[in-house]
Amino acid sequence: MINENQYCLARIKTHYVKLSDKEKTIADYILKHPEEIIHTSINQLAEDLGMADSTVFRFCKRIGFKGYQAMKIALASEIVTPIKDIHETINEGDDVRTVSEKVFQSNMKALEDTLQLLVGGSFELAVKTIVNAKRVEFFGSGGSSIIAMDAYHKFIRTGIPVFANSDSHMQLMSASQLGEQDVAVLISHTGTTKDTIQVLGVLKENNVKTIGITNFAKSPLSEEVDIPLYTVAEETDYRSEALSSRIAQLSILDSLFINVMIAREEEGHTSLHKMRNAISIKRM
Amino acid sequence: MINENQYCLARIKTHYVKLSDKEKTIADYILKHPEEIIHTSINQLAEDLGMADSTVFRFCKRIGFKGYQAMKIALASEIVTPIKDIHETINEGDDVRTVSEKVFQSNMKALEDTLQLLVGGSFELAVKTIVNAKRVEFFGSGGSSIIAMDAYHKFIRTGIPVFANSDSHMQLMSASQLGEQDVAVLISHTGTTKDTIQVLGVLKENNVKTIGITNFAKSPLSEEVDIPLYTVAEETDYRSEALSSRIAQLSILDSLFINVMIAREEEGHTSLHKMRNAISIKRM
DNA sequence: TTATATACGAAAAAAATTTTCATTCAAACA
DNA sequence: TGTTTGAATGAAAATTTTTTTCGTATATAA
Repeated sequence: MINENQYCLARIKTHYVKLSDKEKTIADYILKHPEEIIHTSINQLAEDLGMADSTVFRFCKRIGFKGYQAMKIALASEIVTPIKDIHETINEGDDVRTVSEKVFQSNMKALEDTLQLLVGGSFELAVKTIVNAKRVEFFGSGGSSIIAMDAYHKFIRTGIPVFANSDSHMQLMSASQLGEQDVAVLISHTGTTKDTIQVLGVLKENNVKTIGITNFAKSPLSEEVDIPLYTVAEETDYRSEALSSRIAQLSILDSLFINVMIAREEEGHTSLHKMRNAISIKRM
Repeated sequence: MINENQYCLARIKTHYVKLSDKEKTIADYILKHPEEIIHTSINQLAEDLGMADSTVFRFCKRIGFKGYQAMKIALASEIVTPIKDIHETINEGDDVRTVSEKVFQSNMKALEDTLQLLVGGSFELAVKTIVNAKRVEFFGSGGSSIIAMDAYHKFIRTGIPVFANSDSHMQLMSASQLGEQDVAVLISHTGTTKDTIQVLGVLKENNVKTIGITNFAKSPLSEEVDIPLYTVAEETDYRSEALSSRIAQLSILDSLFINVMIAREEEGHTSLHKMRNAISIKRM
């Protein structure tokens, strides 16, 4: 009726507050077992939940579908295991093409999962914190120093004073110069890199606001940082999670960058025109 | 009956030869307009095709579904436009969450598209070339030098002598030292970066084998390099293609790396055990 | 307290799906 | 050639599922 399109789960969440008790029961069930609904009739579902078919039907209408069928179809479109077979390990007989597909899919999966976690987390706070920073500095060691340098290249265009250095001694020195109004972004896949943890220590002494990007929630970095952000990358045989994790880190930083740009425009720091120009530059 | 799972379209194709005329008509129709079926009843479909419901029903059974419903659901799961609305531009009213989603989706799309192009192209040759190289060097300038450094970090673990330097003078010097048996990988998003083109000139003089990674087929870099590889990233308002392009570059290099590792194992350079260890290392 | 609205289920109605059965047609066979 | 067999198909019946209608209960506001 109102609308035919996708996004069943999102729609349920949106309408959740407006639902009656019984309807909330239905909503909970669907959110919990969306895959099952797909192969269940309205009778069955109503019976399982101990209510009348019509109650379920009204629920479908309420969240904006033409009926139960329409909801089922939308759900089916939505559920489909996001990117399939991705997690498959690379096997010995695989040809170049197959290996490439698996590598790419693994990277895509990392992005998908990371995004999922990002939107629920403290990402928004991270954006605000950076927008209000007097100065932002990126820290990373080893492979992560490359990500830090990349972030520097991006953020230099926000107009916020930014800095990054791949030398660990310089990093320590630089960290000791930061203050309360500054923000440090620390990148470490494992969250245990000694050099970076050491930098974190200096930063905390100086009350610098800290944002961490890591793959592991239970790590020194993510536990001690003010705002932890997480990548989600899984390891498989013949494929280090570290590879995908870099893609996810990069994307988090992309996202931070664009959001900061937009936020700054809204605060009137820059005109829309200049902003677009800055973002859309071809060469980075 | 036989099976409940996905892959409706594939299944239709598989069974195609065994189908009767009427059934072929149905198959053709579904393959042509899968999205429509989703919102069509079996009656409707039968009528549209000028046949009986039961014929359509039997078709569903024949290709392995429990019935029409089941087929519809499978189709719905399958159709869902791979990653949707991705290309949507970022709008002024978008909140942090929406912007983040768009950024990530844009990156995922870049990977998807890049992979598509990769498998048809000269990627396999690139892998072979690197495997047989005496020495591999990565070149990039500006933002791309970061990608080159990243590649260096990865490939150092292949055991092949690799090198990368972000200073353009050093790059020129280094390029002049390479010879016929060496391979140079040049990275430039636009394919027009002056420094990198200059390096390419030196390399060609020395008959060094060259692999280029760029977003544009009509660019000095991709036209003059021995083996061009392409990223696919589209620009939108408020979102430079350069951002996504880096993710794609990184993934191409990931893929090259893993493939090279595997190829070398097959050539007996390293044991499977050592190889896995090398790839699976947590910290990069 | 009464009126009104909302939530819900029961049952009826409608629609869609699935099954059954009869017919046609063509190939196989006597 | 006539008959049999079996696959393909459609018509109609049976069944299941979905949707609508309507009545009751409960809560809320006047």
